[in-house]
Amino acid sequence: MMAEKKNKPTEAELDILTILWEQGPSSVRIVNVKLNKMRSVGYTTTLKQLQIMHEKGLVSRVNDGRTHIYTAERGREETQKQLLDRLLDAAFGGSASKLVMQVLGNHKSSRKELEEIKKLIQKLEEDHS
Amino acid sequence: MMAEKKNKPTEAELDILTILWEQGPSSVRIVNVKLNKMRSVGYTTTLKQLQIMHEKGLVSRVNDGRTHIYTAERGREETQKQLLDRLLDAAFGGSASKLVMQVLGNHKSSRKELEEIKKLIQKLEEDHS
DNA sequence: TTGCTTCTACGACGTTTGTCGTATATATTT
DNA sequence: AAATATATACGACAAACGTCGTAGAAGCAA
Repeated sequence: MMAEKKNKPTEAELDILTILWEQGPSSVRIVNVKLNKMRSVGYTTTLKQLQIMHEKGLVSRVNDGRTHIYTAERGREETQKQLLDRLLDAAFGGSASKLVMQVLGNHKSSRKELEEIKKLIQKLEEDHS
Repeated sequence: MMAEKKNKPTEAELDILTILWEQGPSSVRIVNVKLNKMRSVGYTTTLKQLQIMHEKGLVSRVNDGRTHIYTAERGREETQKQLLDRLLDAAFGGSASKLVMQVLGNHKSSRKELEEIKKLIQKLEEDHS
């Protein structure tokens, strides 16, 4: 049984993953409470969601008494990369710079952040040589 | 008038929009042929897809004889922005710079593109003052 | 005219997503 | 012990998605 590969999280799953990334391993109860701070959703919905995510391999779980503690199986950055690549391809025809220009142009970034980005570009240009 | 909605195109719809952006106004036939260069899909599927997109307001259409000619209702940039904003929020916690660093780090960009980005940052920093 | 081709319209169907309700087992409280 | 609270499991369901098949009108070809 080959399995676990290109699991792309859905919208709702991404919300849950975000909570797990930020809170660390959590029970259904915890996740549901946090989730309800952004949108209204029943307990069993969150439970089912986590169960399915477990089947998909998006999260792992261990028992703490009769309670399950869930943990995100893949790191945030890995997931970001996956989603970003997808969008880059689907909407930007693969042009990373176009994407970057868009996001930089439309969103405020602090001077410090801009400085960081410049530094990265500098480094990329050096490697380029 | 609030006639416009927040219709976000689905994956399949995005493929079609991309074709319309690149080819300009096209018939179902044209779209279907182009579409089949990236994935196999039946004519009526494309037709139905376009019909639904028309209902959603994603595309407009005019008659050319008995053939419908479809046109993307929203520009590519606008759509890119919408999708990017969504991802930025959902996966990057709203941090544009994190997103930029990710995409720059993971994808090759030409020196010219990097130069362009630097120029944009320069401009942003000036406006910042 | 008869038939083949090319359109649009539209219904149907299998999946995926997101949502709950209910059943049931196990703790906790009174 | 009885009542209450909390967990998981699981079935159901509506809406969205993506896919086609079929029907029927309109144009073209023999």
